[in-house]
Amino acid sequence: MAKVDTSLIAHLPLFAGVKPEDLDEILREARSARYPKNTAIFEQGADAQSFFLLLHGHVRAAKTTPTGEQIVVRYVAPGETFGLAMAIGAAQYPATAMAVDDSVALIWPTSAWPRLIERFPALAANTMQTVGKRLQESHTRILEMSTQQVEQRVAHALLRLASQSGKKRDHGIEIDFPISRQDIAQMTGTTLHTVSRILSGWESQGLVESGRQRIILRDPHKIVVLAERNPDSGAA
Amino acid sequence: MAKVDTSLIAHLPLFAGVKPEDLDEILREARSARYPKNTAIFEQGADAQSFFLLLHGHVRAAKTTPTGEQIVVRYVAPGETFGLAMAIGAAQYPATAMAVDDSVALIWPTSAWPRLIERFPALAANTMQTVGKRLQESHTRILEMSTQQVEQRVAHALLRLASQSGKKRDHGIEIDFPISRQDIAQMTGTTLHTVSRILSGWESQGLVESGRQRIILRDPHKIVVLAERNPDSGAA
DNA sequence: CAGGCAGTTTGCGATAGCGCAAAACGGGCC
DNA sequence: GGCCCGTTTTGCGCTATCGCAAACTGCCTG
Repeated sequence: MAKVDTSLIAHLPLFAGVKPEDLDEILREARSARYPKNTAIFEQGADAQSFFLLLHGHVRAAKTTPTGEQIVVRYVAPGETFGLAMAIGAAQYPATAMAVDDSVALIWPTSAWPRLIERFPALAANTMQTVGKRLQESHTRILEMSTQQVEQRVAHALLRLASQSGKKRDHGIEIDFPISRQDIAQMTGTTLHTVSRILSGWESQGLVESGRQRIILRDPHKIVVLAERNPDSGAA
Repeated sequence: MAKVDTSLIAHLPLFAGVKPEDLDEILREARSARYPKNTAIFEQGADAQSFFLLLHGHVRAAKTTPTGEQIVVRYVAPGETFGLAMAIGAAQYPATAMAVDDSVALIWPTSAWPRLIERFPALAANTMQTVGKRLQESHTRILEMSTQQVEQRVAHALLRLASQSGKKRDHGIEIDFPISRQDIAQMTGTTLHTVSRILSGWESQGLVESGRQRIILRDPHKIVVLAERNPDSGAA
């Protein structure tokens, strides 16, 4: 059994509606594993043998085209599940998962899923909610890519990262894991060059402070304004 | 009870694993309704009071930005469910559904869902698969929007429409419901002008034949080639 | 049968963002 | 402490695509 204090994870969305005393039984089926920074957890196209609950660290889920281009599907924060391929009826993982920081996850074998949801229907319901939320986020992302220009999309992406994985600093919010310009480009459908130019511009206006794989939002409010500004209602 | 022959819908994905004799009980909770062409079935933001199974016709699900721009989330074909907001834990519909052709749908009240899935767990499992598939499709769409240029995206969109709702014609495949250039633009993240130019070009090459809200793929194979061609490996 | 209208086509700039290339930078490793 | 490599910055031309405007067309309506 995984050596994890049940009290620390009982409140997670995945376990909503599960009796605390049942949690043990669920965790008994899991093991935990450590993934050092920059190691792959699973590869796109590989058989989905496990599903995961991230305990510590951060995981990047990315999808690759036949020609090698990548997009970042999402960043997984602690407390979130990932690798749910089997729950949605996929035999293979549709994306690659990589630890972007030293990470720890609970791992259940795919084969345990049918038994678990039969015994604890709340798990199925919670997972449905999670998948549904991700679907809506995807649609929002498509909407943004269709209607906004790059600067706005980058602003939205940073704000989301900040609210999901932001760490309060003296002045502003720092994104709590290493993230490159390239990564942000792959989240917003642009190129690292364009992201670099945008961040440079923001930096000179004091909106952000950034460096090697590191971004601090110095003035989140102004970034919100940027994110929402209608392109042609720009400053005089 | 809805006057629908159970034998006609028993094979639908939604009912996979449901005993034919149970189908009656499920249908007893539903009513059916007719939606004339161009009528709204529900509006984005409205309380999700029902969920739907399309029997005949075609339905367009679209999302609108605060500034009024729209994207087409998907076209619903007969046999597919839509308006599943409640299944994924959303109290309001995240998009607007409109009949693009005279349509008929089965309608269940949202309130029936918990009882139905308790009594027929296969419904929940099937819906999970459906939602999961849509999530993957969304990710594919994001990938395309990020990595392909407009012409390729339009090619992919038409091929998908053709395989989902294509009707065989003497020469080629006709998309079986009225769809405008604007609609295609909203599916691919471009403008109706650009779509019009692209289709004009294809028409002069004999790849498609099209008119007012009507598109026939005359040479699907060549369109597949266009869809997959790497932009810089273009013809000499 | 004549309008009228929604949908479509097309021309013509304007430009946001790309792509290439090269230089600067910063950190970690030996 | 110095070197090496991955990341970032920036210049510069290029072009795919947009945006506006105007003309056109086929349908449906009265």
